[in-house]
Amino acid sequence: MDLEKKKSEQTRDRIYSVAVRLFQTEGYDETTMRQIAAESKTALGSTYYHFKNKEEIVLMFYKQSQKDAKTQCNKFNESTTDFKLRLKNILLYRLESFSKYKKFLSVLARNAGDPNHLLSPFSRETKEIREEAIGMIRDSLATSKLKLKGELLTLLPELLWLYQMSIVYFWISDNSKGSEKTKLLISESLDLIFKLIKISSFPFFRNILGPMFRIYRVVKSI
Amino acid sequence: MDLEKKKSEQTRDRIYSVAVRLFQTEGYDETTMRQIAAESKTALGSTYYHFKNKEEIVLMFYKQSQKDAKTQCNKFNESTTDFKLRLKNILLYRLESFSKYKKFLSVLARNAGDPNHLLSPFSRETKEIREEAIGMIRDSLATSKLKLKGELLTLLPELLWLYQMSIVYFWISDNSKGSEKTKLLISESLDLIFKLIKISSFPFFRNILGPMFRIYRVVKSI
DNA sequence: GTCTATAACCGGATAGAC
DNA sequence: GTCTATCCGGTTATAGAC
Repeated sequence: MDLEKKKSEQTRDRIYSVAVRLFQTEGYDETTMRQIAAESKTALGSTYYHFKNKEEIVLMFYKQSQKDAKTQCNKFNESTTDFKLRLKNILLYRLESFSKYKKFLSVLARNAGDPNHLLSPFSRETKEIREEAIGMIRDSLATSKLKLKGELLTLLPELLWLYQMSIVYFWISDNSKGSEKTKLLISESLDLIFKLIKISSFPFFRNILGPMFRIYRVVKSI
Repeated sequence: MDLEKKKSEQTRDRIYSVAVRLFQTEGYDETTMRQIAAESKTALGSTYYHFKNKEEIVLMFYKQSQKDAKTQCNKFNESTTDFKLRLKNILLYRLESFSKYKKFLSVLARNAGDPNHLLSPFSRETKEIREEAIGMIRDSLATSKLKLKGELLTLLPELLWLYQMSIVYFWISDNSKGSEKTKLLISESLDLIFKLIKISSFPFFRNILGPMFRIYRVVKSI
């Protein structure tokens, strides 16, 4: 039974690697299920036995990415308790590990905005991955030397996850050499974020932060 | 020749009305081109002669909406020079005129985030419509009694267009009765926006607004 | 439970005759 | 401009082998 299971997993993995390679080299739309089946020496029916549909192959890619990110993040966090550095590491590692799959990911980005789409980062199907990613940021913050309290402490991790998604999304369309524009965006925006965090406790800022949180809660409530 | 042209336009209009009706009643995905062809008493090939593809029918819907919005906006602006009221009118009219097509629009929203998609509000194909919509806001601001200067005056219209898109997008997923959540969001966010505009000229705010504008320019540059 | 082979369905899109 | 026939690829169905 264990051997049986292994065999099945091998087939699944074989289909998966072939698919991801083809997605990147040929393009996601251009890669047909028939082609994936052929190149992984599996019958079309078999491919559908292992993956409910084409998109589920991509879901496996997401899961794998998040798993890798977590491992790397934990390791990096041992090196510093500076939250800004930790956050920057999370961003840069994401981009670095995605860089091989840019073509592929740019096609997937088209579904980002639709919470009902399987592959959207806001979908029910990606909820687990999303929560892991947010949790990773939350841990990085909690064990850092940056001490926050109140609503900001609660909401910041998910806001920063949103921020991270925006950076990835920007990067996907960024064709500047060496992704220099993305790097500029990251450094400028990180500076701004930490400046805002710093002044967020100032009294005159409560008049602004309060309404902002209220709006965010309304948005989240749907 | 003129009669010939009219005939063609009639066919096009017939296909269009049938399509939009079906999109709303049956759903966009559920409505097939074959069905549109059949119900408008046109052959499938003919339908494709008038509309390059299914999405181009939707593009016509966008154009029509923006045209209506402009007419209504111009009329409303005669009644007041208060920019906040004018902006609120733009938002509310959009939602009111869209309310009939909510089901249909919710499916379209899935492509919102992909600038390469024909139907995205950020696409090349929708550029003309987008610029009309921004121009409408720009005019409403320029002829209002709110006097701004510098970068804020230049950028505010497109930022508010983005804001408007977010509201529409939120509304699409808002199933609260009477869209009360959207209305709450609008009033809260409008208050915040105008509060921010007011304090934007304060000296301590330049330290924040400057970086924000810089970031926005980087984002726009891709 | 894992896999193959093959045919068929469905709907967007196109070709080409009239 | 209009029509019919056809392609194409995601997906499903079926029947059977190990």
